[in-house]
Parts: sequence; C-alpha cells; structure tokens
Amino acid sequence: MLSLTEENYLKSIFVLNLEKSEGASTNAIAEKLNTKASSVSDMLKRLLKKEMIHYKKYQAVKLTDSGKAVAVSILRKHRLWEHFLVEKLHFKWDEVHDVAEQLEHIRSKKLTDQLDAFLGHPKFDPHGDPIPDKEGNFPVKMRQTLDQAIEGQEVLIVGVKDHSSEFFNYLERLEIELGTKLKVKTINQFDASMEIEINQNETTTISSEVAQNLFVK
Amino acid sequence: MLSLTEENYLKSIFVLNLEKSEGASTNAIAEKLNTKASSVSDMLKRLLKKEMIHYKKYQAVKLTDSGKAVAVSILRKHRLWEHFLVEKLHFKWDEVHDVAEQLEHIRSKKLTDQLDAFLGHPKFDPHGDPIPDKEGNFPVKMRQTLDQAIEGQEVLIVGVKDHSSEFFNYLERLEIELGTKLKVKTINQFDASMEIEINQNETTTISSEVAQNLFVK
DNA sequence: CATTATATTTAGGCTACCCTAAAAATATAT
DNA sequence: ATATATTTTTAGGGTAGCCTAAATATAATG
Repeated sequence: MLSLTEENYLKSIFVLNLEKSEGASTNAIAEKLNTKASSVSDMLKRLLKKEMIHYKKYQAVKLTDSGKAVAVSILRKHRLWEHFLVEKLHFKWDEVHDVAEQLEHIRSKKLTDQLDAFLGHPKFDPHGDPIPDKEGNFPVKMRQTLDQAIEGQEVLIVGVKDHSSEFFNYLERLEIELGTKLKVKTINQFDASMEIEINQNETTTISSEVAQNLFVK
Repeated sequence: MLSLTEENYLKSIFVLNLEKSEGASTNAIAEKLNTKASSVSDMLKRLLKKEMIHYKKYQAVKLTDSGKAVAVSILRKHRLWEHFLVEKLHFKWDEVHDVAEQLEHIRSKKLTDQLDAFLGHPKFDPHGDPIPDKEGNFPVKMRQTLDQAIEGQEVLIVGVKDHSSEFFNYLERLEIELGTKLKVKTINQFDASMEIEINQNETTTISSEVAQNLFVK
C-alpha cells in the first residue's frame, strides 16, 4: 500500500515521462511537487525498494509496470472527479483542480467504477484530457494545437494544454470553452498572433502562445 | 489548518461526548482510533496548543467551540457522502462507512455545499443519522428504539444505532431497511425478544438486543 | 487508611517526509 | 582537457505520529 505522498511522486514521474520519454530528472520532479531535490532523492530510494521505479543514481527515472498502473489509476480518478465536479456540481474550469487533487487519492475500486458508471463512462475530462478506462487504457495521441491551423480554417476546441487559472480566466473572458467553434481570420506573419472569430460572433486577436495551448479539431 | 489525524481525534472526542457529556477519556479515544493511550496523550497536547480542546492532565477532554465546529463539519461531510454513495452510486449500507471515512477529510467548502445541494439538502444519512446543515445545526434528539414499543404497535424504521457490518447483513437478510413498516405481534416476557411482522409479510423473532439497536417512529 | 488495580502520562525510540549545507558526479565551456 | 557550472546525492537534523516500557496519578477495595 502506497502513501498519498508516494502516489503523488508516481503521478509526477508519469506526467514528466509523457512529455520526455527518456525519463524524469530529480530536479524536474522536485519542481513539480514543490519540494527540494534532496527530498526527491530520498523518496526515489523508497520507491525503488517498492519496485515502483527503475532508477540508477544520477540517472533519469522511469516507472515500472506496477508504478505505471498506480499512476494511471490516480489519473483516472483525478479526471473522473473533475468530470463529476463540472457536470454534476457546476464547478468552473479553474475550480476543479485542487479538489480533484484530493479526491484522486480516495481508495475504493467500487467508488471509482460506480462513479465512472454514474457519469456515463466519459472519455474526456472537462479540459479535454482523456480518461483512462478500468484497465488503464487511454489514447495518448498527439493532438493538434490551434497555432497549426491555417488562415480561413474552422476548428472546434477539444482541449487545453496549459491548466493555470490565469489561462482559464482568460478563456472565460473570451467565452471559449470545450466545443466552441473558431474561425481563423488572419495570421500575423510577424509574431504569429491570430485574429479569430469566436462562435460565429465576436472577433478577437490572440497571441501565438495562446494558440499553442488550445487543442483543436 | 489541521491534519487528517487531528481531525479524526476531534471527531472521536465529539462522538464520545455525545454519549457521555462529562467528556472523553484517554483510553476511550485510544480504543475508538485503534491506537495507544500514550499516542493519545501526545496528541492531546497538540490539540490543546491549537485551542481545539479543554484539557487538564488526568481529566476527561472536552471540545472548545472551534473544536466542535471542526468535528461537526467532518460529521456533515461524512453523512453527506454516505447519502451520495447510497443514493447515487448504489452502495449498500455496510459498504459506505470506509469510503466516507476517507471522503470526510476533503477540504473544499464549495464541494461540500454543492454536494449538499446536488443531493437536495438531505436531513438524514442512510442510517437515519441527522446531517448537520451549513451552520452546523442538527437535531440531537433522543430517538425511540424498537424495544420500547408495546404489543400490537405498528412502527416505521427510521434509523440504526449499531453500525457494524454484521448488524447490516442481519438486517438485509430480514429485508429491513429505512422506511420498513413493522408490527409487534408478541413480546416474550422472559428475554424481551419480540415476534415482529415485517412489511405486512413475513413474521420473525428478534432478540431484545436487536430491538435496542433499531430506531423507530 | 493502606494496598492494589487501573488510567494516564512521560521517556526514549522508530519511520516517513521534509529541509539546509556540503560533497560528489555529470555536463558545459573555454 | 581542464575549469566551471549544474545536477544529484549524502550527511545531519527537524516534526508529526506512532510504539513499548516505566513512572505517576487516580480509583477501588479490604
């Protein structure tokens, strides 16, 4: 049985590995968990003993199969709860994360699976991220970001990359949410900023950084 | 901010005080939390420093107003979650407790209040225990138990005193649940056991101990 | 009231995490 | 390749909670 803290380490390592497949560095883990590198070194020893990670001193960390299973189960719970919070309890995009970080550690297979059924086995969480199923399968496919669109193209918002509340607030002001239809009017050659039309309605200009953080279809 | 462990201590002290108003003893707390008296002594010092309890060495413990507020909020969350588990996720009586013990520690006022609203502001949990409202008010009224009924009386099950899974399984076999109608046919003078008719249907004999653990109206 | 039994606290020690500062390994730059 | 910078690990220490064993208070009994 793993502690809450150990679960969080595994989750961080898993997420870092999705980004860079060569493994997670001590410093990167420390940053993600708001802790110090020395604490991470400490923990890595413990996780190694529990056979949750592959680890050699001074080298990047990878998860074992058991470690991966734990991480995915946490991710599944996190995203199911986010779905619950938004769909059933009317939470807003930027309010769900902190609560889901707590709920993801509740230990009860029955709870997770019943919740999944109660929600109608959703495939994506409110940010458009895929929800692993009971067996831990989920699509990790690369998704297209808005900055890859061309002038005149019409797209649908299917997810966000950045999860900061600053970004969520910005999107809310623009009335952009999952399912919103966008049309790229013009792309500024100088800084790659875009003039976009939102829901066949208002037209605004967004920076390329914003465009890079919106998944579209 | 209190730790999960501290919250559990406060909850235990609160529950013990409901039973005996003179305060909770070190040993009683230890037993309730499956820990040792010495650990309790330890913790009492910490809770005293945080002004959560009234405590003098070798004397019973009582909660301060802040301590009481914390305990009631935990109780509120516990019972709301039990309601959720039974009503929405189809958990059975004896399956809810362990999960609710985890969920009761989730920190989010918004979550608790939205859950309350989502459930329709229920007044009682699935065992018939009252759910404190936002302000922490809830009835602590003495409830009548089945053993106080007289021959020929018809009653409605409104709650259970014992919360063990053995008792829940027993009740399930008898098809007794909240709202079940009972009729007391005869009371055996010797051991106070009762012959009862369940839901205008089967007739069974139950011991006086069972009768003492059923709240009726 | 003295004695014995029980309840509670203290003393000392353990583990899981966390930290800072110093040492060691690795990576980068001249 | 040597010097410097960065990353990672170790050493040593702190706190929250837990434990056992011993000491002390309180309660019960003859």
